[in-house]
Amino acid sequence: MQINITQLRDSLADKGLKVTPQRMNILEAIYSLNNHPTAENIISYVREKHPNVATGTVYKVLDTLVENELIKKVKTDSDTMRYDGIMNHHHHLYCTECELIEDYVDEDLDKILKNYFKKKNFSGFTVEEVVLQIRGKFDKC
Amino acid sequence: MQINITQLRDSLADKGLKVTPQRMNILEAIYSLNNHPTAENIISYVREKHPNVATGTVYKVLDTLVENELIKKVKTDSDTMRYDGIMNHHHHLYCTECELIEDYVDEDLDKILKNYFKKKNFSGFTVEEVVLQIRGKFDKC
DNA sequence: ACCTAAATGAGAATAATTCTTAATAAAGAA
DNA sequence: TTCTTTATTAAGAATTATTCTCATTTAGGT
Repeated sequence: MQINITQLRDSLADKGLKVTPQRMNILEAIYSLNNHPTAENIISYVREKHPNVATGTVYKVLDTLVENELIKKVKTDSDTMRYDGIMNHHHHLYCTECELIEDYVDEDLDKILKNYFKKKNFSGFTVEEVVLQIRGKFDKC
Repeated sequence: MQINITQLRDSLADKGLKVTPQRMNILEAIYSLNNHPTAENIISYVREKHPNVATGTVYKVLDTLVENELIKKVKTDSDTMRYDGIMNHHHHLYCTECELIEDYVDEDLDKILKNYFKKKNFSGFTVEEVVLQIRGKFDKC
């Protein structure tokens, strides 16, 4: 990731959030850990350098970051929540064999979907966002 | 739901599963409770008539039913798993205001997506199923 | 009716997350 | 810079959803 300290700091400040070391570390962890880390993954990473960060703090900070649209939550079939630092609209590839979740960006597809739903015009429901869960198998699995 | 006892019994037997009252009750609960009940919802429903069904049994039966493709798990953004008795391929409308998840069946859309992904031909990944999470707002909310 | 493997009940155990409270620290004001 | 206010954090207890263990029961074939 080519995110630097100043950018992290600004992304917090721009949302009117206090810039604390914990928040900085957690943001950095999410950008450094590739592929949708769990809270657990993030806690381990942060504790390598800052062993006394409390579990509750990490969860609280993650919630705050999600609320302020600095990161996203990703739900999986298992029971643990995972987090995603990429805020551009994207879909997810779920492998049925392994735990890997890969991001999938496809603007053409998004255009097609947007058109489709515009034409469709649900009665009683306004579409805001469409995210695809693409299930399948990586060849290597 | 227009599912009768005999149909429930057969759906279990066809999969080679023993037909137990617990399994029958749980299946019936899922079909009767509209809109993607949680395990909790199912437990309450079943216990109205059969107060001594164990929590663990319900979870075990739900797993068995999912494994045998008699029901599906539905992922939500919150931390509780929900279940779905409709096995035809379908998508979900998620309301950002309320807890309701509505099924959405659209064969035209499925055709479009199928074609799109056939042409696209990911390298290194074989698509098996595409499910849309359609987020938005019901007008009534 | 009998046998055997599979299913269940009861409740303890675990895992992930949330809550509580006192102590600490960030950011603006003086 | 120092002070003040208020949000944030550490620590660990509490909660919630789910899984596990094991003794007992039961479905379904014989």
